[in-house]
Amino acid sequence: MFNSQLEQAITSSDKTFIKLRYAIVEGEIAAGSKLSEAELSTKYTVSRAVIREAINRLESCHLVERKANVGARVVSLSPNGLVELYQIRESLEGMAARLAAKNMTSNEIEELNQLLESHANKVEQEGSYYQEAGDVDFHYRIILGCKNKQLISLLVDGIYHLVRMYRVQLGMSGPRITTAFDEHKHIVSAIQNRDEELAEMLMRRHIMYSKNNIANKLV
Amino acid sequence: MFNSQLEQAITSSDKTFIKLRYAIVEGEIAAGSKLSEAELSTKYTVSRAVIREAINRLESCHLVERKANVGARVVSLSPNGLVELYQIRESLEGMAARLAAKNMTSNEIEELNQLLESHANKVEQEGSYYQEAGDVDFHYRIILGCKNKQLISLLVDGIYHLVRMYRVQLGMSGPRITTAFDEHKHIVSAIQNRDEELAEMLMRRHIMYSKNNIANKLV
DNA sequence: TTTTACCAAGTTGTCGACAATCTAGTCTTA
DNA sequence: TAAGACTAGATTGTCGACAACTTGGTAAAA
Repeated sequence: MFNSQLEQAITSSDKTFIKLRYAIVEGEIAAGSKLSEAELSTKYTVSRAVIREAINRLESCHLVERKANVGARVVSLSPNGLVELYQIRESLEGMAARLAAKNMTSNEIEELNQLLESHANKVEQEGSYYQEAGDVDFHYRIILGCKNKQLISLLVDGIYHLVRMYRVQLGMSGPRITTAFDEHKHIVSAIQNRDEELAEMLMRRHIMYSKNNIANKLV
Repeated sequence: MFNSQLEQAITSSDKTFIKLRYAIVEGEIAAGSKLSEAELSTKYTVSRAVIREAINRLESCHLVERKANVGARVVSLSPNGLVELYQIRESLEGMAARLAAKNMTSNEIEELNQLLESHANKVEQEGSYYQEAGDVDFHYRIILGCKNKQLISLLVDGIYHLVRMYRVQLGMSGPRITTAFDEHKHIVSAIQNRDEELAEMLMRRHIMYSKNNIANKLV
């Protein structure tokens, strides 16, 4: 029992999958480019079987598209694809907020409030911090708070990496900092009041706004 | 160009994946049971690589769960899992209905009306037909009508097989036939009026009702 | 008796080689 | 010249074998 602290074994495929996912999300591997199994196999010094397994998993995250006997390509980003993605996010995270209002413990809600406070301080001091880590962290906690395992997996393992890919590669970090912060506060307060209807509605609006904000920049 | 009509090659892995998925959804392979690679490999007379690829894809449909160095098991069905699944369905299909109200062509809406009519006739004649094929067909068309490719893939390739697995294995086909039919009619009429808000709301209610109907039978 | 260490059988993970398929370029033919 | 068939090269799909790991049971030690 040497790795009992890990609780789950990490295979070579796992590591390669994570490396590739990172490279794609961060744009090190360009959107739309081809993923050659042989090439990647030499680059990461693993067998083609490992690469294939990693690519399969990337495909199930919708980060690459595979055609039989032809190969895999990184998905190409498009304004339309971004809109599609945010429609899904609006729907699923809205539901997550609704369920969070029902299922989060008082403790978790308290921690969420503390998170907002600490972010408020950082915004005062540094001015710009919020958008990146703060926003992700906030949404992440609400997603976990919904207590629906399948929904959590759908968002965390799947959609969020795609969202992040769009954010990184289309360079999104504009203003909207304080606005988004206020929206976050209202969402938490709805959750605290156990108002499921309102929590869902506010979360959907919040995501819609940030979609519009992004879409405007693209055009 | 012999298979130009197929438009996409079908590999051995594809076929095995589809066979396995069918076997799992229909309960031929019991929920919760282990999937031995060696065993399946001899049963379907393909190599272990093919089986592994098929199992990977089943995992990304959430039909099986895999642990490194241990193996894959078919997901086990639980009342809680069903509720979770229907919460996701409610959220995503609600959005699909909203988008369908915006994006379906008049032609598609006309065909949808014809579908309902033909079902109405069958219900009159045979009484019970509706639940199975009819319901699936109806939801399927609205999903396709939303024109959001990522949403379509999420529902058709992923969630719907899980829904069907629950339906088949927990034996759902009770009454609710005529009730569901009326709900369908109202949804179509909202889509026809291009009332996005109402279409989404009605679809969500429709799925909530059928969830409650099922959940009651389970307890 | 209980705990721990160890071993053996079986399962999954990884590898390199071969087979099947696609693609681009060349050549033939109308 | 343009359309189609063919070939060569490269890429992906499939296979069987070996390595690494897990698991259940046995035996030794407290």
